[in-house]
Amino acid sequence: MYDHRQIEKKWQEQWVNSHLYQIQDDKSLPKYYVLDMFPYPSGEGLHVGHPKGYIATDIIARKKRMEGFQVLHPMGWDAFGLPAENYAIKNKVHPKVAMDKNIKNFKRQLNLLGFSYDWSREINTTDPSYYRWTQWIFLQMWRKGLAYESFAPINWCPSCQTGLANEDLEDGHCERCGTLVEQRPMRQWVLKITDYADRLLTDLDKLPDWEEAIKEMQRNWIGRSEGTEIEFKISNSEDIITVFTTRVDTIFGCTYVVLAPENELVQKLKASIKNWSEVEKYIEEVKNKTDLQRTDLNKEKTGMVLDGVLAINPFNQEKVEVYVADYVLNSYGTGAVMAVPAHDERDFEFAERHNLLIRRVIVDESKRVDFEIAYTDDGELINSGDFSGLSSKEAREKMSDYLVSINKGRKKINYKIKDWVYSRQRYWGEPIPLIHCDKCGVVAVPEENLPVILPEVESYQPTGTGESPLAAITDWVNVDCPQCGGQAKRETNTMPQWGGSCWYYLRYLDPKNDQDLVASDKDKYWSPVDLYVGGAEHATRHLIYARFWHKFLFDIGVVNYDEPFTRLKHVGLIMGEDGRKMSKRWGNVINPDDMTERFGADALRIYEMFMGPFDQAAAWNTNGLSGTRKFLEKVNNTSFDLSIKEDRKIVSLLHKTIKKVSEDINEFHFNTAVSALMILINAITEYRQAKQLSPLTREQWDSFLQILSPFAPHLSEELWSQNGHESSIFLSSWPIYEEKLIKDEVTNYIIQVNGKLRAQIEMPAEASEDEVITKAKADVNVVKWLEGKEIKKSIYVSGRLVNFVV
RNA sequence: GCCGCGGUGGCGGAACUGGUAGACGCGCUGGACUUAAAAUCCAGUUGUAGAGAUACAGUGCGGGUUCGAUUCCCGCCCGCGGCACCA
Repeated sequence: MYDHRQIEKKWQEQWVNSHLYQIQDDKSLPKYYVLDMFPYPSGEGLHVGHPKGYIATDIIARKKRMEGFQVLHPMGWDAFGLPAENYAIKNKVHPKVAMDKNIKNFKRQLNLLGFSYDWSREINTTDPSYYRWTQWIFLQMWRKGLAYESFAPINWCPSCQTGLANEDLEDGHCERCGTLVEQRPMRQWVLKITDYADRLLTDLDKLPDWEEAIKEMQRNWIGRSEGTEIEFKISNSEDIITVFTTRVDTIFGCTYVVLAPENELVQKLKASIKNWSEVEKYIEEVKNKTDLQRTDLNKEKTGMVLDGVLAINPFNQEKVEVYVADYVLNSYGTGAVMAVPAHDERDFEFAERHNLLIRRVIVDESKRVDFEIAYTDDGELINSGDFSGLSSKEAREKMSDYLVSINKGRKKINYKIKDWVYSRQRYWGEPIPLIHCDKCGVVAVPEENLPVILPEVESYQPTGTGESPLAAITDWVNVDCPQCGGQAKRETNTMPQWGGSCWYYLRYLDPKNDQDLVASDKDKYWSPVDLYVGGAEHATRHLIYARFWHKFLFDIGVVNYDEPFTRLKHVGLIMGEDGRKMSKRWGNVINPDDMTERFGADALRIYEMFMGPFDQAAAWNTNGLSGTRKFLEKVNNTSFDLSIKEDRKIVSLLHKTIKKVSEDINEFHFNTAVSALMILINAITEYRQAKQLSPLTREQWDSFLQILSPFAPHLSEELWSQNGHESSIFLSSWPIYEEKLIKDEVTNYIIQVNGKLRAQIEMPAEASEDEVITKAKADVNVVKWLEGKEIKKSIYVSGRLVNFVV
C-alpha cells in the first residue's frame, strides 16, 4: 500500500514552490492554449462530476508541455449571477463575501486533484479590474449601434423578477429557477446578435475540429431560412400586408392571409374591420395565454376573420380573406403569412377547422395523392398561370424575380435567433456604463471613468419594477451628464451572467494589463484557444455569445483572429450511482474530497478517465475507483529489487503502449489509453512473478512512468524521483516509440473454413503466402474440416488470416 | 414532426481502413492464506449441450452485399440529446 496522502501533499507543495506551471511567455516556443470552461463557484462546492473535463485538459496540458510546447492552462471564476445573489438576500451576506468563500473552497478542491493550472493568471469576473473591460466592450458595441434600447415585450421571470434572453429559457421556463416565464413589455438593453447571424453560421464551416453535434445545435439555433417577402395590397386601402414565405412556388394556392394578433397592422386596420369587437375580444384572449399554451402543438388552431378586409394576391389579383390567428408568431418574419392549406400542415389544419378553401397547386406524379393531409414536398406547379409546369425549385427563382420586377416583393433571409436581451433588473452583475440625460439622451460613461463600480446597497431584493436595486441609491444614480454637464441618471440595469464569460479566455493572455483588454502581440502569439473543453449545455448559450463577441472584437481590431476556439470537446456528465443526475435533491452526490482521501487523487483521475468514452454520460461506481487504485498499487510494487533481464516481448509491448497512449490522448480516448497502461503493467507483473526478474531496464521503466504521469502525476513523480531523477518528470521529454520494436517477430494467423474460425497458427513475420497456406492446410483442426471436400478458393490476407472456401 | 447520437455479457465498456466479438475494469463463483474477517494471490465467468476436447447459437429486429458483417446498404423498433405552430 502506498501512502497517497503523504505523496500527493508532498508533490503538490513541491510543484507550487518550484513554480512548475508558471509560464514565461517565451515566444520562440510553439504554443498550446488549453482551456476549461471556468466554473461558477456555487456554495455546494465541487462534486466528482465537475472535474472530469478538468482532468482531461490537465492530461493534455501535461503531455503537451513534455512534448516541448509552451502551454497556457489557466483557471478563473465566473462569479456574477443569480445564485450568489439569492443566497445574499436570504442570509443577508454580501454576494462578494459568499463568493470569496466559495472560490476558496473550489480552489482547495481543485488543488487536491493536482491540476497544473498557472494560478498567477487567475481571473474573476466580479473583479472591477476585470469587469472594466466587460463594460468597455459593451460601450464599443453601443457605439457601433449593436446595443440598443428596446421596449418590446420580453421574457420575464416572475420569481427572479428580471428579463431573460431566449437562450435562458428551457421549455418556456426560467433556466435558473424553473418558473414559467411571462411576456412582459419592458425597457431593455438588447445586443444585435442577429447582425452576426450569418457569419456565426457560415464560419462554423471553418471549424473542422468542433464536434458536429455542437455545430448542428448552433445551426438549428441560428435557424437560417431563405425565402421571399411578398406584398399583399389591401383592397380599397393603401395599406400593405407583407408576408414571408419559403414556398413562394405555392402562392397560387394561397386562399387566405393570416396576421399575428400582436401585428401592429391589426390596430391600424381597425376602422375597416366590421367585427372589431369580436376581433378585439380574441386578441385579448390570446394575450392571457402563456407562451406554453400558445405554442402547444396539440391544441386546435383558433383565429378570427377580419370582416371587411381583403388582401390582393400580386400574382393573380385574387382577393382573399384576412385572419388573425395565434398560430402565427409576431416575432418571426413579418408577423404575417400567406396561407396555403394544400401545402402547409398548419394552414391545412386551420382551413379544415374553419371550412376554408383548399386549392392544390403542386403535384408529383410519382407519389400517391392523399387529400387528407397537406402535401408539403416539392413537385411540379399546376393551376399557377404562366408558372404552371415549372418545378418548385425553378418556380421559387422565377417567381421571386417576377415580384422584384413588379415591385411587390424580394428575396429575404430570416433567422430564428433573436437579438440578445442583455439587461437584468438585478443587483449582482456588471453595471451597464450608460447615462440617461434629458437633454442629450443616452450618453456613454467616458472610458477613462471605467469601471463603473457596482455600489453597495442596503437591500439586494429585486424591485420588480423594471429597475434594479441600484435605482434606490440616489447618490450613485444621480450624476452629471458627461456631455452637457447637466443633471442626469445612471442606467441601473446590470449585465447578465453570460457577459463576463464572453471574453474571459482573452484576459488570461494578459491578466494584469491596465492599458488594454489584451496586448495585441500576446493575442497574436497565444490565440486562438487550441482546445476548449466543457459541457454541451453551453452549445447555444455561452458558445454562441462568445463567438459573437469575439467576431465583434475582431471587427474593431482588438483581436487578430475571428474565431476564438479551434477545437471543442464536450464532456459527458457523471451521473449518481442510481443513474440520476447528481444533485442534493436525490442525495446521490459524491464528493471528490472523500474520494481523494480514501483512494487518492491519482486513482480518482484515472477512474474518471476510465469510466467510458469521454463525451458520454456514465454512472458513478465507487467499486470502479478501487479498481484503478489496485492498478496504481501494481505500478508502485514494480520496483527494482530484482535483477534486470530485458525481455523482447515486454519491451515491444512498452513501445506499443507508448504509441497507443500518445494517440489515444490526442483523440480523447482516455479510457482505452488507461486500459493499455493496465495491460502493460499486468504483463510486467506476471513476468516478474514467473521469472523473478525485471523485464525492463530502468530507462524503459522511466518511459512507462512518463506516459503514466499525465494521468497519475503524483505517483509518477514519486517513482520517478525514487528512480534517481533530480528534476521533475514534467520537465522531461515525452517518450517516442521505436517503429522496429513494435513489429512482432511472429504473426498469429487465424484459419477459417467457410468464414468460420477453425484454427490459429503462428508464422514468422516474413513468411510467404504459400508457406502460410501450406502450414494452414496441414493443421489438424483444419484437416478435419477439409476432409473429402474440394477447396474452391483460398483467401489470404497478409498478416491476418487464411480462409478456405469449400 | 425535424436534426444529431446511440442499442454489444450480470454491469461500465473494447474491437484498426469489413478479418479471432466481449480487450481492460467492476461484480459474481470456486480455491489458497487466516482462528476468523478484510486485504492479497490463483482459477473460472456470453448462452446452450458436454467431465473435457469441442460443437451450435450469439452484437436491438427483418432483409441484402461479401469468402467473411458489431463494422457497409435497405426497411423497421427502442433509448438519449437538441430544436420545434419559425411559415
